[in-house]
Amino acid sequence: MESTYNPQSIEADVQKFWTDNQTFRAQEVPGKEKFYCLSMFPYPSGRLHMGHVRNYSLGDVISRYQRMQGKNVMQPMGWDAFGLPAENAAIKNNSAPAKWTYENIDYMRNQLKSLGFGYDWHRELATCKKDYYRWEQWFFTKLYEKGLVYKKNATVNWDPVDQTVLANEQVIDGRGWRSGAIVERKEIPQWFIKITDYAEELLDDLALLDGWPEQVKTMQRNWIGRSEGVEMTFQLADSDQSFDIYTTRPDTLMGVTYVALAAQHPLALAAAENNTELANFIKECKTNKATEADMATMEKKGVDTGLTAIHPITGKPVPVWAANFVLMDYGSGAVMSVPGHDQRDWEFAKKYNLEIKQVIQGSDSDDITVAAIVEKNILINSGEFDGLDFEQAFKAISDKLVSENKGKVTVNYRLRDWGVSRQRYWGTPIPMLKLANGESVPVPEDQLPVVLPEDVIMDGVTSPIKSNEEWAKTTYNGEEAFRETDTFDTFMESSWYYARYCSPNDDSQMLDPEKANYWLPVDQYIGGIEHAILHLLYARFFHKLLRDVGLVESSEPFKSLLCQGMVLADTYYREADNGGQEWIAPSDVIVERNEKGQIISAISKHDKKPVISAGMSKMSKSKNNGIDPQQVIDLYGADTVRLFIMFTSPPEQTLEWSDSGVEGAHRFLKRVWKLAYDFTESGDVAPLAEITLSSDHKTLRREVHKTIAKVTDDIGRRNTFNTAIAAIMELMNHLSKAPLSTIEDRTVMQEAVQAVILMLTPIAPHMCHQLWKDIGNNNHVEEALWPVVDKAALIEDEKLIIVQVNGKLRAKITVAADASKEQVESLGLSEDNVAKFIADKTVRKVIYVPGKLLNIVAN
RNA sequence: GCGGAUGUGGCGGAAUUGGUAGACGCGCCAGCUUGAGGGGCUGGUGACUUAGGUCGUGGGGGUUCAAGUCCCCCCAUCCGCACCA
Repeated sequence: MESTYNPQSIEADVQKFWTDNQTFRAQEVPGKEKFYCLSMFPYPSGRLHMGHVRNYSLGDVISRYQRMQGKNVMQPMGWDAFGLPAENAAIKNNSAPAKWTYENIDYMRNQLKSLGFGYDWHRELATCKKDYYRWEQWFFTKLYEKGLVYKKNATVNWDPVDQTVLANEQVIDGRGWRSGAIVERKEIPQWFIKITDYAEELLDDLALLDGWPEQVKTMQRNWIGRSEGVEMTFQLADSDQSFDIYTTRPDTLMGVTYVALAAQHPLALAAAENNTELANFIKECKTNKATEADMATMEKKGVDTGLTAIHPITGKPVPVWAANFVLMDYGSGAVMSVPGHDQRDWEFAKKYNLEIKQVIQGSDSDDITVAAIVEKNILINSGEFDGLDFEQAFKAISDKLVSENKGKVTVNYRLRDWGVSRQRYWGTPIPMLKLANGESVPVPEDQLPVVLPEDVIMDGVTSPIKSNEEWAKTTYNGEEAFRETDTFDTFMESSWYYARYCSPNDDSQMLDPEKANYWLPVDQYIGGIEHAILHLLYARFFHKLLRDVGLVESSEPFKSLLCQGMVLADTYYREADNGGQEWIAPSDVIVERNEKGQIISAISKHDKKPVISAGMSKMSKSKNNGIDPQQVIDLYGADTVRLFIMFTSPPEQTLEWSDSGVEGAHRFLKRVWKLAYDFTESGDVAPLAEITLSSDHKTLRREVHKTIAKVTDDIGRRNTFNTAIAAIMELMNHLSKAPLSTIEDRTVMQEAVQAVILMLTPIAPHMCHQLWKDIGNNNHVEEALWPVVDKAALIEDEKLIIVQVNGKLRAKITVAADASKEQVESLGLSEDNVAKFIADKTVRKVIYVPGKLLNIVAN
């Protein structure tokens, strides 16, 4: 074998071996345990970034580990290929989104291959191809037939200059990113899918997801937001009109001192016709951004509509206000306000001098003139309901409303139906037709797919399928009809791709149920925490829809979930002449340290002048701190990059890029190579059973098998790859000091070297493929199984006991593994340093944790 | 604002069930090696110290024989908030 590690040539050869042998092609094998490992597919933005490399390294390590457990592993890869950046790039480059997308896919596919990921490339898919999205269109028409699709008006960000709809990220400080015009809220008709019909199941089935992080389940639970409350009707005074509100605190109903309507509420709009102040307020509200965060943090404002509502129980008049924090899209667009017991209502009431009435008892420190009392407690000032607690009041008040036909008890969800319409070009055309009579119908099955033209020119403002009037024209039953020119939210494509991978080339159906049921659910899903709510909720929803159409049998798509953290890098800048910041790439900076290793200065490589360190932040173009994976691969090889990424942080935490850390990872691989090389050069070995081992040999074997046990647990159960690698490094530190002179030395070393190579195979698969061959194995490492712990090798005859006095470490003693508490105690007490600390004290208690610790309590 | 997380040496992190805080790696320090490519090897490295020890896991309090770990309060940073993916 070669005496030095040369990753570049090894990696190219091994990758060719995998391709030639179709090593990672996955097929259904009845009776063999399957393992479907899925990493979130990338948006083909141009080049892989470190976040991708981290995500896919995790997936590949898990896949290869499971393969070594003897499982039938499927690991596919594809492209989340529709989306806004393609349109922007097309405008910038005077090209078409399709061309840009396909070129990016070709480049990035090669990058993935150069990282050595074991994907089954026969299953590759791209969501922008009609072979894929045709089935999404078909499925949508099925959902329409099932009554799960409807159209309603919904708010969008409207750029009045460009006459176009903007995404939230295209609205910067309330203005359109290109035109600079103040963005307005506009209501337009859009398609919705009734995810709320599945709210209860989506919530309940979280209990089935043992393999999901608790935090993600909690976030989904909160997002779905189940609440039990009362829906009631408020009548307007001197009118036959009314409006509904929903509350989870009916116990505070007697404390209602006003009600608030959304600015867009029909009653508010009607009242504005002869109320200029109100009309102006409604106009002003149109320029508010519609996001929940903006809604919650903006200054609460309102205007009296002049209307009066009748309190449903007391019959007394309450003023009706219009308020900017009530959303028409949420619930009924109206809320009852109890300033005494809701902080937001309290602040609003203070600001506009509205009555604040206390109807719930507070504690001694509570003062209604200082803040709302939000805790649940006994009712006061509530007439017939005085003295009731929350539950009793909930029941009494709701019973009364029900009996008078003014309300009902309901379960409500925060979750809203999924608006899937987008006013953009680069997406799946929504398969609906508009007939001459204004009616909407789904595109008939024999006319699917509705194909998105790819050879287009982007003018930067209007979608090409909207500006080309001919595109929409079609016929329905011989009559003229117009196609929908909106496209789907790209979350639609990413909601079912995991299922399509099971039969990616089937052109007769969306999924092949037999194959889908073999592979699904996904055993391990890996992706960014930023998808914890939306993507994962939509995919779970889609899976239930697929089930209810009869395409899959399971109820949940992803059995286990791993959410990896972001990748950060150092950021440096200089004050630019214009007062802004000029960001300097970390690769152009030299850092100087003092003798404690602390950073004392940072200078530019080019002009040797100081730069300012801004700490670690997420790799991004704007901070100029992205590290191109390709450059690192070219320098050290893919195995080093993979090792560094897996070693340097646990998967869920942020990962801080460090050039010297990468060098350290490379150094470790070189040491493994050298150990294997020294072993192959050292001489003969014998079968382990036929030799007699010294106590040093036994100790070394114990280290080897303890490491196998730890690494197996760390990778297989804990997903803590960093500690698994640390354990292998620790073992390597022992092995590189072990002798190779006798046949016994070499026999023990052979077992150790084999174990190290096998344990590193999922992480550094190229190097391990080569080493496995070089140390004399006849099979390929891809066929090898994970090493097995020899329990006999783990047995220890002595244990180290920590001796504490009053919880403080005073001695360490070694005792026989089967020593009794009394023996350990007397040994511990006889230690000089222990005796010293209890000399003038009385021993009150001795605590013994068998095999670990002795704590002597004395005073 | 709401929801979720994180905080441990100079740095990344380890400590899995309440039981030796700092494994492993980086950096730094010292020594050895004519050392051919982003060198190799050996040792040291939390702070303070009267060299016995004492202190030390974002801050403050508590429970316990024993707390990084459990409980309460506070601070800072990060992620998500429905049209970025």
